[in-house]
Amino acid sequence: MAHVSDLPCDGDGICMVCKGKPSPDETLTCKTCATPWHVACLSSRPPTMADAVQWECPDCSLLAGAEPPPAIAAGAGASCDLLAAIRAIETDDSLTELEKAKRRQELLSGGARASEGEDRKEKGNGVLDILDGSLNCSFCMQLPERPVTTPCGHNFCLKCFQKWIGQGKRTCANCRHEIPVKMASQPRINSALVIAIRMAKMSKSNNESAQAKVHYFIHNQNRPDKAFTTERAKKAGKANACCGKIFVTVPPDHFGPILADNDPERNQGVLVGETWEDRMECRQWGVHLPHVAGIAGQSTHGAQSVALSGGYQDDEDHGEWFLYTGSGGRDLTGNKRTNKEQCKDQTFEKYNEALRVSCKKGYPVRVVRSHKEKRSAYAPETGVRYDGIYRVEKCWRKVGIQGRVVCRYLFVRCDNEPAPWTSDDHGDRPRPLPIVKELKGVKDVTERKEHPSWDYDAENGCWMWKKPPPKSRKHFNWGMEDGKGLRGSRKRSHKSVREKLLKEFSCQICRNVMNLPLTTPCAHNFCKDCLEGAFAGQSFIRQRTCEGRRTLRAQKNIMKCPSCSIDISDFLQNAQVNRELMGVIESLQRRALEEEEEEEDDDDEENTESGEEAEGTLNNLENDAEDVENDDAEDEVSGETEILLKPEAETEKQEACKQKAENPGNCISDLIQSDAADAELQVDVNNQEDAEDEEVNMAVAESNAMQFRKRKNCNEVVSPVKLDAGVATKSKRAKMAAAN
DNA sequence: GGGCCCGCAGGG
DNA sequence: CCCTGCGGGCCC
Repeated sequence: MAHVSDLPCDGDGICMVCKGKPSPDETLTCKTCATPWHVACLSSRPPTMADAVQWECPDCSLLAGAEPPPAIAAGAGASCDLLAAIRAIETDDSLTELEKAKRRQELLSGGARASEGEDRKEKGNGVLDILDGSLNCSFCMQLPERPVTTPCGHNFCLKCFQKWIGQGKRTCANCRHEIPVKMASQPRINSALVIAIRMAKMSKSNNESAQAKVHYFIHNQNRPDKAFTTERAKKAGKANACCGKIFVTVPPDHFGPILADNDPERNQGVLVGETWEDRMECRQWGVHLPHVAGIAGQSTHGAQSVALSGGYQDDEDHGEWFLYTGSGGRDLTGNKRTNKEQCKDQTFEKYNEALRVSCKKGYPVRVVRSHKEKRSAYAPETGVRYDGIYRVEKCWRKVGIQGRVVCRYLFVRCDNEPAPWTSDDHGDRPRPLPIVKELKGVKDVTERKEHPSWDYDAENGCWMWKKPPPKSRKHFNWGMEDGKGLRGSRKRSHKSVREKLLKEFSCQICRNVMNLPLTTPCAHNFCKDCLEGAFAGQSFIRQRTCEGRRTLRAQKNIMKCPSCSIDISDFLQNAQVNRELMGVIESLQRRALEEEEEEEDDDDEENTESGEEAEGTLNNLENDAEDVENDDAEDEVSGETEILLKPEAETEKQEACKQKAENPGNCISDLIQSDAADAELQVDVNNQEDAEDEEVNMAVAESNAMQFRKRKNCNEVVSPVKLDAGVATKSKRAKMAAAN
């Protein structure tokens, strides 16, 4: 086509052809996408002024052409719809130019509705003061929602980016550098930037309740992505390894499915059928946390998940329902840790009681099946698979196969997604309880008396919370190996900016706050010098050959991301600093400095009362947060958590929003009164709704899911375990040093 | 495939 | 702090 050599002005108004900065008179704005172009550098200019007003840029007129290149045919439908919608706005005489511009922007920024667009704008503007607007997505000119970072160091909203890709574009909208195929097909959220934006908002608002919200998105970023071995561990690999980073943002005692909101890594939540290599990896996705125990739960609270791994002979698996055996009753002392023989009767206590609580309350219980369950036809061939939500309908005690009393549980599936083994296109419907033969004459039968918390809603045609889910009783202190990583940090709330900087924006190589941050296509962040230096010194090219031999530089010029082992050699050749992230870091560093100066001033004024000051800060925090449980306060005082104060009201609101997002019609969230409408949450909900509406996003998510499953099922040649161990132990030592 | 051994993680 | 836990690696 004609104008392939034409280029618009970049985000700073610099013409990409002549590199000069044209004045407003010399620029022409596209009526469709509102991009500015330098008139002098256009190969074909509009002949008249009237044409100039109605001018359409080469990119848009190219797209409007009858035949899109075959490569982009799939995405073209969406982009044509978009163009049609923009044209409809342009030709709507009932709108003023201002309204047209606004609607057009809304459309391009992901279809947010007018009122919410305003909300978001207001919020955005507040933060822009400290970020100078440099962080804005070039498409929607707002702070990026779910930011993705190109290898050339530019940030966009995931949605805007996907829209761009959907239009067949394969170059950065900011600088026209090529976007790698992998990034185009599988963009990843830059979670450091997510946190950066939240922290920027937090430090800007300087508001304690805003601080309290932030922790929700902060988890154990400092852990490596994969399991790692400590110096203490005697065996290599995962036999005695610590688990890697937890990727989801649910609390450890979260009940029910893990939704997209809690999956900043992929924005899709954990889907039924997802398979992981082992229990460690399953744990990292928050589905089943204990890496040995079969039941996750607390006797006073309920059980959140179970694993079917063939550990007990009495288990009986029928797919949609199964009989599960409780834990305990084995002699595991000394070296009999894997003893399979029952030597004592099981009772309803500890984990067994937790499961009974879930039975009585009708809580949703996540179920994973392991390949180790050899007797079940429903177990996966390899690895550990998430099979969805079940409910415990009954439990009882009976004499087991080994002659000792065991606890028994009847699990029945109740998930909105079809089970991995069915060809149904829908999830479960309420079904009559199966007839369990062994129930005759057993003792201690417990059945649910009250209405279940998780139940089928006929009106919405799906399973959902009919009562509010149990409140989390945990803090989100993942990432601090001993829970004391930031001991004392709460004593001075404003010191947390500095600590967070170090915690969230440290380079995984040097462990310092990133200097010249680079974001890899796999969305990991390092100092430029560290990453380049690491490969110059070959310290990260230690890898294993196919025959299993460890070797240095086994494959020439293959450089792998120190965090996730993805090949980043291409990226490194032309890596660009993420200037926006750098801006945020610098701004936060300034903020931290300011606060530390303020703190020094405070100290001068009341230097004898530091202890009481700490108490005072805590009290304020507690007052700001509604419904904080007592144990929260205790932990706050002992300083064992970071900014982990999460108002339970917030949990409810979050849950409510998730609910609303899933079931817009009639849901429990309507029953929950939330005063002080939370614009941020609103935005989240809207985004989720948008995502559900958008075919493009759906297609990308689906392709991501498939890629993910594939990736999880193939064995990687290179094991980063050892490598990560070095990094991790280094950080541990640093932390210990800091604690001392 | 079974036994042994180890450390991690979480509940209480 | 102690105890328990349907892991994982390796040796036989």
